[in-house]
Amino acid sequence: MKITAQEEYGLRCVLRLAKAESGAVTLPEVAAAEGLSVPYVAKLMSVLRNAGMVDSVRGRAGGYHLTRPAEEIGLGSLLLTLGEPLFEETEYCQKHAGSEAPNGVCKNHSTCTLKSLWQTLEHWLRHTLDQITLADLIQHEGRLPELLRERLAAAVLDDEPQLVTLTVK
Amino acid sequence: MKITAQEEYGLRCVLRLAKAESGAVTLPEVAAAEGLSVPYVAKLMSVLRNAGMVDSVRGRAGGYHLTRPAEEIGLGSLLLTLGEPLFEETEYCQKHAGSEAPNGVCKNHSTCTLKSLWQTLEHWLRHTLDQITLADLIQHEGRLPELLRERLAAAVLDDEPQLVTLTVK
DNA sequence: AGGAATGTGTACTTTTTTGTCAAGTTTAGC
DNA sequence: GCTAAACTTGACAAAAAAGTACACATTCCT
Repeated sequence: MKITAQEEYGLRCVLRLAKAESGAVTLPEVAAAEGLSVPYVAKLMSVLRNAGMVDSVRGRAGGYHLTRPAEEIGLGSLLLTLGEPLFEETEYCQKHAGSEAPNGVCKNHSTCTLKSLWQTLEHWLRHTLDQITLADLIQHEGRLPELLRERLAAAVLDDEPQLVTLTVK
Repeated sequence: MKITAQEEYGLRCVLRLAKAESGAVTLPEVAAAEGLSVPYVAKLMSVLRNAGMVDSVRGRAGGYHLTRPAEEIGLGSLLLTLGEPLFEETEYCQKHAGSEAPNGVCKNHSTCTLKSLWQTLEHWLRHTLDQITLADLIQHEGRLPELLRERLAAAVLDDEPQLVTLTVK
């Protein structure tokens, strides 16, 4: 449960695009700014491009730019496209059945308690991270911890309005 | 950013110990129950033992047991001992300095915005997960999602009492 | 046209993580 | 004491992730 290299560096590359208000940013520019190799940045951009997060322009005056404004890109979705979900939904019960569930029987079975845990955690984590946008990371550089706490707290309210009531003083 | 095999299986093994109210559980018992090989369970237990989460008794009537009651073992701490933190605090700025910080200069530098993000996220994630104990996982098997939401919401209150006020209806 | 600067895509090498193997140590029971 | 059942440890093999290499395609500029 750690941030993978692809998530970390991918996010950094996207932030470079977000900082360049308009106009395309080239692979060499991003690579130089982040201290990464050009081919590696190309690989990261390929992932982001296939996910529809960035667009590219080929040719001499080419480069990359975001497909949406930085204000609309939440960290939860972005990190999910760069990495993987907390656990693989498919095949989960087959793989972890254990001796008590030899036939792949799983529903409501005690062995699969953890599936509920991971599902809930996954949903909650992505939803909460989506409260923070790329624009936030750029604008509030100095006061990130404070901003984060506010947004995290707000996510609880947003997610379960009928269950809890939250008041920010 | 996904649950590692060691975290998943380690947690499952610990749950087996927690379910066996008193008395030791042997490696073969855990391995059979979870469908894992005995040597692999031994490796996982070794990690847990070195972290002080479980104790072992050698010899013919030996086995493993928890060092603390299941009610006192939070998921955040447990998963942290089984896996790794979200990011490595040490060497972080050296590795990710990029071209704008060639001399290792980092404090308050824009390139290190992400460090604040990961730190805050790490603290918040572990703290929140610690609201859920091993005993919770065993007792509330069927209604885990509801329990989780309550605990997650409560964590916000607990973490920042002066910032937010939370009311559970 | 042609060359230089750019992105695209596949295959490969290196590193890290997973999981196994095998030899050794401890202890209860006979 | 001896054996069987248990834990301990370090080295090893397999799989996945990270990062590189290289040949190729596209476009601008002259």
